[in-house]
Amino acid sequence: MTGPKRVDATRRPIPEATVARLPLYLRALVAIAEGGDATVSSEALAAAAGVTSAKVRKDLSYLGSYGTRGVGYDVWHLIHEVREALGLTQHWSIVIAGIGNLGQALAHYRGFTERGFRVAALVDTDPAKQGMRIEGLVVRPLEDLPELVEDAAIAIGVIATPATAAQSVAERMVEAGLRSILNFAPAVVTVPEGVTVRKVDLAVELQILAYYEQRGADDRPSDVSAGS
Amino acid sequence: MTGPKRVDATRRPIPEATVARLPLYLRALVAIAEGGDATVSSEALAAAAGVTSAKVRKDLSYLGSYGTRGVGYDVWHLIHEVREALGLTQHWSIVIAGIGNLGQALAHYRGFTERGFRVAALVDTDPAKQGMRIEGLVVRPLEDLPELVEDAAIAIGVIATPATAAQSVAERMVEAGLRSILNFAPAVVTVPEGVTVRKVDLAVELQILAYYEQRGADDRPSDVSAGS
DNA sequence: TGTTGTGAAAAGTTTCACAGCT
DNA sequence: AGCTGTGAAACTTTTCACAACA
Repeated sequence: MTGPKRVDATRRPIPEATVARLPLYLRALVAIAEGGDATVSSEALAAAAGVTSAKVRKDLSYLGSYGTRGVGYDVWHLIHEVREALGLTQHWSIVIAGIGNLGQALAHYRGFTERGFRVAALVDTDPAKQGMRIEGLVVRPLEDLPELVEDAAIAIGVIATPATAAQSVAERMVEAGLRSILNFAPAVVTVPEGVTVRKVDLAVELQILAYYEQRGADDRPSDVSAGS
Repeated sequence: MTGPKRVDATRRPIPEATVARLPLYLRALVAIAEGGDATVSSEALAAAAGVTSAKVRKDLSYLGSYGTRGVGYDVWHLIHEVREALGLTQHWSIVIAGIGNLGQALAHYRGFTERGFRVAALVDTDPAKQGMRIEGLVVRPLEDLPELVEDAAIAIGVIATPATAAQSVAERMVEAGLRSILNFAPAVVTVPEGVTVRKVDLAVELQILAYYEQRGADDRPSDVSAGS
């Protein structure tokens, strides 16, 4: 089969809204751990993650009861639990399709590596791009995808192509055995049951901001994040 | 004051979830218009935008009643209404702070221009970056922000710095008069009332995908988009 | 006839507030 | 005394289903 083994598919599911916040808690917890604190209250974690303390407590309760009343949460233990819940105890390999501006920036992005993802392959249909070396990786033709996925145990595909290519690239990814896709192309991609697509459209983010900018300060929600 | 005039702050507010989808409808509508169709049903628009038809109808009803029963929506009229609701009848100028990998990719990104945003300035604290020319723009020191915002009527700031710099850059942006910020840095930024921050953390998106990948096909929501 | 627009029901999410435990 | 964990209430969002109407 494809990619690393899937573990722990037995826990009861965590609400989507909570799943989308767990990475924020993880980021905050790592910063807190680096600051040297051994325990943290829901209040302090909430401040560090940019949410409310009630949310933190409710969200963490879905993982189990890992806090101590009167004291707070053990930072390292909680980091472990959150990483486990998110499936980050293993490292994941990703392939980036479309080595234009954005694809190249993603290939160079240190943040992925720092947080446990390995950019294991780069593909592009354009022969002019093929053979390019980025961060020690050679850009390969899209046709090589099945082989690359197999050899590097890749589990996640990232689409950074123009909109017109997105659907066909997604289909190739699914054929190659990928079940999780992050789509940066400004296009809807349709995939079979059992495949998860998450989409990020940079211009859409600006358009949403434009709405609140245009409306002025009236009903402005001060934090309009990206989630679910 | 700062940036283009704010118009139409008088309409009743549109639900956040709807605001986050309007750009998707706009994208789909433009594609449909290019395909030559003059009218579109909620069903067809839903398919093109990757949502359900009930959502389309409910969402569009917040803008007013622009459809014709038995027929559908006039594509061009609807494009106009959606653009107006989002405040996209005017063009918006943006400044990108942090000209590393991601900042450079964003500066080159054609998608912004195509959808009505103008990258009007680039800033970085690093003297080695200052003076660089990208797409005809010279990278300026962060200190020049107030002047740049004023001169180019910039309304939106984009943070593409490392996490450590994000908060201080956000503060400079607010001081310079910006009220809308898109934050790509993996850090929480705190801003005063009346300022809107929207955050996109690329590694967080992968972490969310990792959760669903790890869980396997059980409760996998096939579309887990980024929104609100 | 075909499709919108929308009340009403259902589902999901957030907030409240406090009992329960350390 | 302090902070978690959680039912219950409030709110938001989605879905349903159908009357209204071109």
